[in-house]
Amino acid sequence: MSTIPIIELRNIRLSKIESLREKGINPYPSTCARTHYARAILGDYEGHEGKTVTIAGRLMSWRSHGALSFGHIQDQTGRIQLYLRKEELKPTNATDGNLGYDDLGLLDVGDFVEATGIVTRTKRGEISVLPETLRLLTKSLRPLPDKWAGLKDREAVLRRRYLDTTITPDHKAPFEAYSRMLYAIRAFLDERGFLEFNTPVLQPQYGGGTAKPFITHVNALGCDMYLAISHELYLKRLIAAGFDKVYTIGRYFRNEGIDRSHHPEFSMVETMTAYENYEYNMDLIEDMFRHIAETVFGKTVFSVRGHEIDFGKPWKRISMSDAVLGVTGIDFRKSDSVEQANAHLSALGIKEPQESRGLALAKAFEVKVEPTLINPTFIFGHPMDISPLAKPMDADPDYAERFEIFIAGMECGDNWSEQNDPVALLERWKSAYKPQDAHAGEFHPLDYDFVEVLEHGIPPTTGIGPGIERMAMIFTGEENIDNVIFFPIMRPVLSPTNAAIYSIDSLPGEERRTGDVLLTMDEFQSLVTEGILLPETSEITIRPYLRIWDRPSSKGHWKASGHIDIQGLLLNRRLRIAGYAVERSEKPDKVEAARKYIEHIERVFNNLAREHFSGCKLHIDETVHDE
RNA sequence: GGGCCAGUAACUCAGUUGGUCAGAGUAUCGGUCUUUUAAACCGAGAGUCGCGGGUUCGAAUCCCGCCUGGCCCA
Repeated sequence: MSTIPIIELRNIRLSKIESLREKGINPYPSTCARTHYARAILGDYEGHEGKTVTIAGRLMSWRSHGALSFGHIQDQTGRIQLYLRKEELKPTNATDGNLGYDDLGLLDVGDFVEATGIVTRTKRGEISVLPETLRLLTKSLRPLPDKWAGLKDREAVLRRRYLDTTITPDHKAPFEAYSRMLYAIRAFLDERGFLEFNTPVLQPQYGGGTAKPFITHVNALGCDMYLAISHELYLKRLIAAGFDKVYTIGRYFRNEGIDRSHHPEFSMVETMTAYENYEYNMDLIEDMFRHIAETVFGKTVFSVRGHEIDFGKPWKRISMSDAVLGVTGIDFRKSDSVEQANAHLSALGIKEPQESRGLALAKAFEVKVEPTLINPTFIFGHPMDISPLAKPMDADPDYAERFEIFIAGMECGDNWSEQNDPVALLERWKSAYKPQDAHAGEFHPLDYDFVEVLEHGIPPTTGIGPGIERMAMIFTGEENIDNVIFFPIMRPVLSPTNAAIYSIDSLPGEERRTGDVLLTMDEFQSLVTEGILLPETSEITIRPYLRIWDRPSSKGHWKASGHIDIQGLLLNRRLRIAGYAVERSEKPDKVEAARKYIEHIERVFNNLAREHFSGCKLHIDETVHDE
């Protein structure tokens, strides 16, 4: 008898599996003979009445009334009732895997089942299937959450979304929409002659944006690499390679903050089009939004953060300088110096002086204009200071052929005519790049390989990169990015229940995540003696590990080495004392070596405990584990 | 990074002037029942009150630290 209820529930279900196997029923068969989805039957009763159908799905409810039982089967399309009559259901039959009426107790809510029978209505009028045979497809071991209350605990929803979408299928909608959006984007770009490429996620340089990267290591090459913060430099290489219209639906990784609109791992559809400039892209992205709205959602008017927005109408196009002028009455183009620009900022109540006129304009825009951009708006003509990869405008080289999209006050994409002058790019790059800023996400290091690509030449090129999660949030009305990312990033946790069920005390790799503390015995003893390492719990557990090497060293010595793990001195961290080693001229006897090791450990720790761990229970694990 | 909030049975939740406060419903187990609709009825089992300290005669409740998550701000 366990003290944890779910273990008892689980054990009951495990015993049902045993009973099934004894009857010759496989609780996990591989085949299913479904002929109909629930929606097909529910949507056309007259067309199915009296006909034999086979349905399959998860058993969501169960009501038994002696020789009658009712349940609901849920498949991807809906829930349909099972109406079981003892006299109609064929008996248990191992050959076909059928479950008879007397064995229905072996089923539980949450199991996957298949039922074959005629479509009928019950006396109360509910469309039902009256099974002639019933097969178990998958036995579940754990109970579903209460289907009426649903999963309310936000953490539970995020960690086990599959339960939430099972008991509340409506919650699948944003994710289905996301999936259809991906298809719509591909169809839209395909229609316009774009080719989709997979560009590297593991990149030797991180470039194409400003963000803090994730660093990883490629064992086979013996070098560190970065997870992509952007894919654009690779798309440009494809342009150099002779493809004129390319795109990737890429995974992006930015090692920065997490909030309701930012996630470390996200997606963008990034395009590159040769022989066009940024004006082409304004049309492209406007059309893309409209296409998604119409084909995925069947409408153009959406409610976004409380604002009604019509993607059917042409989007407003205005330069950043004009937008700031319009809202504040100040024309930053007329400020001749940084000082003057900062004075303008100050007059607007912005007390953060900027390093250049361009940055001042951008700041004024961000603070004063951005929140006012409700209807879809293109803001173009960014200061070159903040647009290192963009091409300057012919008319005024201080401003870039670049535009951003704002919808309901949210930035929804950043786009420009690509700088393809290698000398200008190199210069700008060098002047903007400060090595100390690199890993702070201010600016990425020089990518000389890419400069070389430009020296070979790429045609005039322009790209767009709208974030797909942001798009999904706009279209679905979700205000939290976690509601369009099915598996949001979470700190891993081990529940006490799972620890008990699986007989584990930590998750794989946990010592890496929490940070092992590794000490030599000498370091350990002095830290304890000096009172720096103190017990943090009332019980300290010592677990010794010993390895006897099965081959002598090159010098002919047989070696035994060991370490000791200590729990209770550091909270949530494993303290490991390493460096125990003995050498012998003959192979040590395993039992003997372990005995001496334990004696050694007991001597040391009993002394330490007497002096420094008073009031604390010391537990030395006398089983010596293999290292 | 700062502030605020939350964590009680598998799920949803009650329960704080500190003292029958270990509770309910669902779910589970046993029983009755041939048309239920969150079936009903009878009976039973089930909890590390997030974790660890502290205060106290006594802590789910008060204090401190930590873990996990959420919201707001930067």
